[in-house]
Amino acid sequence: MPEKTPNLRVDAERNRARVLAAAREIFAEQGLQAPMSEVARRAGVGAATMFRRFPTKEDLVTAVFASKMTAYADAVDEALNDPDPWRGFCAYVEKVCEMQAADRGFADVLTVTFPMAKAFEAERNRAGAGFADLIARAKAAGRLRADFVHQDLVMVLMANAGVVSATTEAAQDTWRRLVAYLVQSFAAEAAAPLPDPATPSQMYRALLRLA
Amino acid sequence: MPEKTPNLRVDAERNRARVLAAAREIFAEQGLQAPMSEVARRAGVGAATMFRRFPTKEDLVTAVFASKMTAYADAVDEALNDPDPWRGFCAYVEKVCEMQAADRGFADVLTVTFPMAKAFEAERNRAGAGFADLIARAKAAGRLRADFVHQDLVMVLMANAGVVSATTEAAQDTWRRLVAYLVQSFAAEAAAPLPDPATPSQMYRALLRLA
DNA sequence: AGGCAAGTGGATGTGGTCTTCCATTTGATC
DNA sequence: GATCAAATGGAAGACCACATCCACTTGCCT
Repeated sequence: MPEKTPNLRVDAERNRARVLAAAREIFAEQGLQAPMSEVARRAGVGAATMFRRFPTKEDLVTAVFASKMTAYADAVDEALNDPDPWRGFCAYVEKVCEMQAADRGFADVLTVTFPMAKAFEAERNRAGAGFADLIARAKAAGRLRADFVHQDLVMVLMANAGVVSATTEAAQDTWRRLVAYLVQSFAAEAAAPLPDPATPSQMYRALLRLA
Repeated sequence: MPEKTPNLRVDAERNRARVLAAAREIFAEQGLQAPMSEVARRAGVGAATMFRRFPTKEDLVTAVFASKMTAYADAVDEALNDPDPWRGFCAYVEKVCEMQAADRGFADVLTVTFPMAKAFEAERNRAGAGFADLIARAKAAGRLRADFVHQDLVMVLMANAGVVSATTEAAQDTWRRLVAYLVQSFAAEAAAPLPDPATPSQMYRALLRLA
């Protein structure tokens, strides 16, 4: 599917694609703090070319991760299709954490970062709505503990981002163990009391915190 | 207890103390990425004064957190004194995470950062040895799951650092809920299989990763 | 009190980032 | 092919970080 880029000269379109591809690689490897100059270098274009297409770094980041945000929101639909709600729930949590582990930039997008929030708000809300559904079904099936809340997923993403970003050099699979521990504690059987969660709006504000 | 600072003019000693105090505050609030200039400003001294006492930022960080590293290692002794090994174990994990939550800079020191590793290695090892003991006792008491390993604490610290650093603006107590979930999944009762942990040396390398 | 090494703050240097400017080149249209 | 707006790359601007220099001040010792 060729992305919507109206009326662009073919060389410009080609360079735009190169920049996007280079940025995808570099953000995935290094996270969002990777320098723009390195993106331009790997794309084989000058800085001006890159900035003409993506006037700010934020624009580039938004363009790079738009499709991943869609995939992120789609993942919840896939989970909802699982006939076993609990298995769907677990698979979704693992899937999302795996996306973070596979792409440091995406982990940043989901947690650590920016007022790109607005650009991604729609997909985030779509994912949130689906996840609420998933929670309800898993609870109804008696497998998810009753005091689990929507905000707990955000918490998981933050925690996972911490592990992922600390284990880029070594111990890269540690996140799997973290998620396994957490998922086990989300099961209904082991439900000892918990501290109260933050309110959804508090959690939302935490996500908006600027870099 | 006046810190060991040999042969320093009284005004110099006073300024040194001011810099340390300012740095303690600022690192606690903002983490280690806080600019040195702000430390100097809050201390009410010029940049040269600060850099004369602490030639590099790393030196300042080391000086600021030396006592906290000691407290960190002492906490494990306290936990070992608890007659109930499981309660001691849980209290220790919570205590350490609370230290991270109370001081963003300390959270960075324990996870995200630097070759200050060397300066803090002794205390880290002391804490590590005590924690190994704590693990053994809690397992012997049948309360800690058998497949819990030493590296899991490092994992908890990384995860907690992620939550703490994402919730400085809002939802500041979210870490408590994370820790509660994790501790419940560390209990022997709920022990479903887990992915293998990283080796200790892999985890150590992950901790050394430079900024 | 006086001499002087130690201490001081602000200006400056160095290096890194994101972003813009501009002289030149290149693709699309007639 | 000729024309010209679009596109280009590299240099330069603006900013912010850590660290250093230097002319001036200040505590200390006799």
